[in-house]
Amino acid sequence: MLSLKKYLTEGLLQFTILLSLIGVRVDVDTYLTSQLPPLREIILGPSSAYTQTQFHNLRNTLDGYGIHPKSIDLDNYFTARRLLNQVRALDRFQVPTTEVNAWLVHRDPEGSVSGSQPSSGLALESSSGLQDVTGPDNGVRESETEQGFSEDLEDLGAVAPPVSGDLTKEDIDLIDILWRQDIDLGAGREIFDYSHRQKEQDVDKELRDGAEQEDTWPGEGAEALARNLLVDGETGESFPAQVPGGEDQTALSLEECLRLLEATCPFGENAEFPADISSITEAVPSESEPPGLQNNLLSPLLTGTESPFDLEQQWQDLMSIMEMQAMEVNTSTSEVLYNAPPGDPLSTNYSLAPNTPINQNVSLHQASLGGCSQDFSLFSPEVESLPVASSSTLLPLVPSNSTSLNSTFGSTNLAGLFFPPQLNGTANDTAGPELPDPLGGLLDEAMLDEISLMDLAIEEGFNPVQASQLEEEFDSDSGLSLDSSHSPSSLSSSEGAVGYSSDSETLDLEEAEGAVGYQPEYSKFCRMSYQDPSQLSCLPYLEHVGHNHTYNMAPSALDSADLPPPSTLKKGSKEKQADFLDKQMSRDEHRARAMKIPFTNDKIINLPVEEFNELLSKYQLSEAQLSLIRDIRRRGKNKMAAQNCRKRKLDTILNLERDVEDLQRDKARLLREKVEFLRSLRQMKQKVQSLYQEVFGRLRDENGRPYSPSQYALQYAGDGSVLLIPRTLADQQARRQERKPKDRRK
DNA sequence: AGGAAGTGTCATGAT
DNA sequence: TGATCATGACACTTC
Repeated sequence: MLSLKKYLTEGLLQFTILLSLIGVRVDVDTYLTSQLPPLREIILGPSSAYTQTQFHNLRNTLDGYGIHPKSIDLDNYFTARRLLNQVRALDRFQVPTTEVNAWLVHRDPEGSVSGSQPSSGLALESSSGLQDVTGPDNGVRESETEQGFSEDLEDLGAVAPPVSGDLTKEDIDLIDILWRQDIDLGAGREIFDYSHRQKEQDVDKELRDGAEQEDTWPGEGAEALARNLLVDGETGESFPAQVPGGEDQTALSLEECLRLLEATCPFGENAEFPADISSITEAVPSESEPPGLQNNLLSPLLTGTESPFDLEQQWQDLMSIMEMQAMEVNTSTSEVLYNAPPGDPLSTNYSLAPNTPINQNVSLHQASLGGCSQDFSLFSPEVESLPVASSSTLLPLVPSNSTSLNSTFGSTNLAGLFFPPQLNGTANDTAGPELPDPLGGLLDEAMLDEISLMDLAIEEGFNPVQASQLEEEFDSDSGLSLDSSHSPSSLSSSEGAVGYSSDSETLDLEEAEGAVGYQPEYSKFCRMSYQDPSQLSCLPYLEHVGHNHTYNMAPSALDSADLPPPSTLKKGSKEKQADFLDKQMSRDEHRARAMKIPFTNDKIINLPVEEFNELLSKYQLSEAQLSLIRDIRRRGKNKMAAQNCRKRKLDTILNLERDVEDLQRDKARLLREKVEFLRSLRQMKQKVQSLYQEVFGRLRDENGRPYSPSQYALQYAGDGSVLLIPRTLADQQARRQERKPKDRRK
C-alpha cells in the first residue's frame, strides 16, 4: 500500500513535470490547499508524500549533529540549516539576498551598540572588516531596519563571508560583548524586543529549572554557568546570571554559522560577491549614487544619508528589487509562486533583462555551421540532365549559361540550405512579392510557430530573453555552483535525514519543559524575510518567544511578560515571578504539579519506555497519577509528532516548490533553445529563398527573356532536381504540402 | 472584529 | 498487544 501510494505520488510529480513541460501552468499550492480532494489525498495522504523514513536518522545529518528535538542545540541546527539553505540557494540566483544579509550582519553588533535611537544617523565606530563592506559613509547603517532586525538577521544565519574572513571568534565575542554592554547601559533596549523576550524566557526557564529541577539537568546548569563565566571573563562585567544565556546562545549560533559558512560557501574566504554586486547594481538603476562608489549594492539605502525619507521603504525597495531580480532570473517562477503582479513597476524599472525583441537577443552562434564541402547536388550534374518534360505546361529549364549556373551554385550544397554557413543576416529578407515563393508557407509557419511560442512564453510568464539571460548566467563563470541537481533532489536527500526524531538518548541535552523542538516555518521565514523586513521579526529562533500558547495564561500576564518596564523588574518580587512562571506552565505541568507527580514532564515524555517504566516503578503512584503520567507522555509525544508532521509537510511543499522552479527553469531553457532553432531555421529558409531568387533570375526562355515570377516557379523535386513549372501548379503543390504537416498534427 | 497562522490535542490508522 | 508514529481535524491563541 505504501509503495502504491508512493508510486502514485511520484507519478503525480512526474505528471506535474510533464504538465509543466508542455506548458500547462502547474500551481502546486492549488493542489496542496485542498481544492482537489483526490490530489490532496494523494499528496498529503496519511502515509505517502510526507512519509520520509529517513527523518529518524537525525544523527546522520549535518556533519554528525545529533540533536534532540527539544535540545537547545536545535537553534544551532536550524541556523545551520538556514545557512545551508542560503548557500544552496546560491545556485538559484538568490545570492543578492545573501549579500544584503551579510551587510546587515556586519553592522549588527555595532549598529546595535549605538542604535539606541531609531532613525537617527549616529556615526559608528566601525571595525576594520566592516568598513570595507559597507563603505565609508553610510549613516543608514543605523536605520531602524538594522536596529530592529539586527539580532534577527544574525539569527537568520546570515553571516557574511567577509566576516568569516576577517573576524575571528574573539572579534565576534568582542562585538557581542560591546553589544551587551550597551544593552546593560540601557541603550536601545526596546530595540531588542524579541531578544529581550528571549532573555525573559531564559530567565524564567532557568528560574524554573533552579527551583524545580535542579537535580534534573545538571548539564544545563553547568552550561549556564559556563556561559556566565565566559561573559564575565571577557567583559569584566558582572551580568545578571540569567541574561547571558540567550545571548551566548546567539553568539554561539553566529559562530557556528561562520564555521558552517566557511565550510560550505564557495566564497567563504572572499570578501565579496563581485558578480552579485554588479548584478544588483544593474538591477538598481537611477539611484543617485556617486559613480565611484564601490558598494553599489547599498545604493538604495545609502542614499538615505542625504534624504531622510522612510528607510524602511527603502529597505523594502531593495528587497523588492532583489526579489524581482530573483524572479527574473528564475523566469516565471516568481510569477507563479509569489503572485507578483505582471505590471509590477519594479519589474520594469529594475528589470535585468531589457525588453528587447527576442530575435535581437538570441545567440545564433550555435546554429552556425562551417562551410559546405559537398557540392550542391540540386544544381550540379542533375541540373544539366534535367528531364525535359514533354508536356507543354512543364517547360524544360534552359539556363542561359549552364556553366555560370554551375559556378554560382557549385560552392553551395544541399546541406547549405539547411545549415547556412553564415547567419549574419546576409540573406535577402525582402523577397519581392512578385517572386515565386515556394518557401513562403514554410516561412510563415516558422513565423507562426515563433509567434505562438512567444505567446506561450508570455502566457506562461516565460520570457525567452530572460531565459536566454538565465542561460548565459548559467554559463557564466560566476563561481556559483549551478548544478541543478544540487537544489531539490540533493536537498531533499540531505533533508530527508533531517531529524524529526524524538530519540530519547539525547535527553541530556534537553531543555526545560516547554522547549520548542522544531521551527517548522524556518524556511518560510527565511523566504519571507526576502520580501518584507518586517517578517524578520518572526524569526524561528525567536518565534517561540513571541508565541506563547499557554492557554491558561492571562493576557495581562502576557503583556507584562513581553515588555516589562524597568520599574516592574525592580519591583518584581519573587512572588510575582513565581506567579509568572506559574502562568507560563503548560496545562499538563499544572496537572502534574497538582497531582504531585514526583518527576518532570520532560522525563515523562522523553524517557525511553524501559526507563520510563522503571521510573514509574520506583514510586508508589496512584492510579490517577499513573493515568495522568501516561496522558502527559502521550500528549507530549504527540505534540512532537505533530511538530514533525508539520515540519515535514512544509518541507515537502517547499521541495515541490523548488522542483517546480527547477522545472520551469528547464522549460525556459528549452524554450530558449527552441527559439534559437526557429530563428536558425528561418534564416536558412531565407538563404534558400535568396538562392532561389538568384537562380530564377538567371533563367531565360528560348528567346533569352527572363521568366516571369508570376507565371513560373521553381520546384524542388525529391530527387534533388529542380523544375520550372507554371505558377498555378506550384501553388497547388505548395498548398498540398502545407496540408500534410497540419494533418499530421491532427 | 475577523481572518490568518501557529500550536496543542484528540482520534485513528499504521508500524 | 502495547508503544510509538503520522496525520487529519478541531479548538484555541496570537497577531
